[in-house]
Amino acid sequence: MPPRRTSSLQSVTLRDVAKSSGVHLSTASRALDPAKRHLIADAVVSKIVAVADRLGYRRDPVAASLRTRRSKLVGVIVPDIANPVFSPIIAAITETLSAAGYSTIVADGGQDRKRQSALVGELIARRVDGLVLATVRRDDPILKECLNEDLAVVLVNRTDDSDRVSSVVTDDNAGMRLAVDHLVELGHRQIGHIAGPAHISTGHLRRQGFEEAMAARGLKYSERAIVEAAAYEREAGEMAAAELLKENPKLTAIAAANDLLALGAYRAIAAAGLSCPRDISVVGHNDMPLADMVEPPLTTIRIGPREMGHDAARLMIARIQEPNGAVKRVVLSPSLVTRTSTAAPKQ
Amino acid sequence: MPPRRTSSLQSVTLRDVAKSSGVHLSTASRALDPAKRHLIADAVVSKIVAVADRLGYRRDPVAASLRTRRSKLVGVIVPDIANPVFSPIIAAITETLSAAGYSTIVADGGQDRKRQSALVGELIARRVDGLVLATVRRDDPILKECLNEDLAVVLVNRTDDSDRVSSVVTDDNAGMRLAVDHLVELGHRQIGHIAGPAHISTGHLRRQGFEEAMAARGLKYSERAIVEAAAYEREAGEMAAAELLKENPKLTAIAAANDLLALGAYRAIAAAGLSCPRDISVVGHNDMPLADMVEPPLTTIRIGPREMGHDAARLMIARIQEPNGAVKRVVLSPSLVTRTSTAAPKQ
DNA sequence: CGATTTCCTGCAATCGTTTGCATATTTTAC
DNA sequence: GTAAAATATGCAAACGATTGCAGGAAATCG
Repeated sequence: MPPRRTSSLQSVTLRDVAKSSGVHLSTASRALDPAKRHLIADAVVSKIVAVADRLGYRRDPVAASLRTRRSKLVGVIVPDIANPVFSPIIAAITETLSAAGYSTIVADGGQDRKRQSALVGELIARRVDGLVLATVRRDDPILKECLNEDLAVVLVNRTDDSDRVSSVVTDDNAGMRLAVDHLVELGHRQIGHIAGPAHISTGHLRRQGFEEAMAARGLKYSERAIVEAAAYEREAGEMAAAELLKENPKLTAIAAANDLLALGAYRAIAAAGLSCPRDISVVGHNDMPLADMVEPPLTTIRIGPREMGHDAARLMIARIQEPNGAVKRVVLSPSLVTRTSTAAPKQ
Repeated sequence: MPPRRTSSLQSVTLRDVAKSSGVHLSTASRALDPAKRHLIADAVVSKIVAVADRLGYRRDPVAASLRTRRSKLVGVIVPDIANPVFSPIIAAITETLSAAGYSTIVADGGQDRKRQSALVGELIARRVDGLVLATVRRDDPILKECLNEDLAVVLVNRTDDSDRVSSVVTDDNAGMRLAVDHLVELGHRQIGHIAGPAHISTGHLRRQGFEEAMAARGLKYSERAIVEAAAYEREAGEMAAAELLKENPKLTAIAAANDLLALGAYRAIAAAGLSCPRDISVVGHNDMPLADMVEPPLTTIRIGPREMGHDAARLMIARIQEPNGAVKRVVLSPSLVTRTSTAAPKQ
């Protein structure tokens, strides 16, 4: 087995394999492609395979990609890599995808639309086979861009209003109802809601869930019992909660659209000289990492991020393999996890 | 301006640009490459550029990559994407890299060496221009693999024992001294250490820092005052702390090699019927996201993850551009952030 | 004004695969 | 035993860029 080159142990190409096996390039190519292998006689296949791994051949994905226009690469765009909520989702996506032979390239989309758009363009240029978006707004121009280029798209965690594309989300509406029901059962009647941004599906649906749950319980609430936070951030939550407390003196509980918002509420409550859960109960949403370690440990709604990621990856693979299949929307059931940020109202 | 194809708005290639500008392919290529542009007459350049963006030309990175053997792609391997400590580092790396025209592909290396090795192989096959590793052990075979393939490597947060490759870390030793000094100044004398895994540089150096700081203060400590956690995880921290408390009844403070370990210690302390900081002070390390929101808010050592990421990216870019430049090791200064998990020992 | 040098631009090979088509070769059918 | 069908392989053209080399035009020089 003569080493191919005196230089470093770089690139043994298909040509080398073919030459060493005494067959044509194209035959080697086919023998090495599981999907084409049946075209070649078994004996020849096994010889080529043997030679290939004796030589340590590895297919060059770049060259292959140039020819086939697909890359075995999928892009994942999140609004904020540093946000712990997305970590397990990303992890699960890459896991499942990599098991199927895909590499993922995750990018931080940020808030800026132009940057997002540029990002998408760049990923498309790199021939990603698909894009999973965790950033999407309810009516998102980026999404149209993607669809114009007709590449596989799946939405995760957040969805858009049209039904043009596959997605996996939790039942946000139901999740919030769970939260409100929990509070009501503890005895709360004066409940406030820190809503997420209305242009994001989670914000919209959770608010809706809040309203429905209150109505179903026959509870009245004023307009001022709902304050929309500017963003899913702690500071925004703090501001919203402060306003809630000021405008609704009799409030005994707050249902927040998100854990970070809930943590912001903790601050506002302390700043108002109150205490959670003694004066105000708080329930969050998402059960993000460390939600159990804050003080008080946060009662929240678990959305199963890993399952979400796995499903998203599966949907993506399906879509890549069958670009014109039906769009699928999987919605997972959320569950309540009770910790100590909620308690019966005092009295 | 005739649209090139009746089909979708896909790929206008260099050929199209050349044809439309009435020049040769190669001329167009040069005109569009900032580094070669000077070879072409200014008038021609501007015509070509004009045509290029009238047609909406975008260079195909795949084709370019095939020819040039470089990809404008860099890989980032972390031990655990879901670990919040790495989030800001990753975010900072991608930011800086993307500003320089590089895309990043983030992969979760996990614990398994074979999987890591396969991952590296795959990234190399994809022609990444460089790899930043946050996973590395003090003596890591993966690293050798990378160096054999001679691609640019930079280590972040953790480093290896040899000086073969550029890295950016914090002064882990100094960080731990900061922590111990803080405890000593509060009046603690009986201090325990939850060490990180010894095969990781941070674990090793922080332990060393602990020992040096204690010695410098003239404090004695028994062997049993240091217990090594099996991994940087909460459960491991809990077990280690439990042992520490059992073996050292007079302990009044614990310096943990990492925030997650510190949080584990919280549990062990509560389980022992003690309270932090009243009975036992705890100081963590890293100041990871939400360290301020746990109870009690964690006194810890800030390592400047964003700066670390930025520097790593810069080092990477430098290395790619000058593969044989000197290896650089930047070490950042940690700082103490005081919260309420530390207090003077009760008498 | 002829000889050099400098400046531009074109030619064509190359990067490593994949794949439609054509050409053996073998098998099956009649 | 021959025609038809099936099977196995080779041929060569892509995919879309980059770049060493060479040659023509223009500029510089003596």
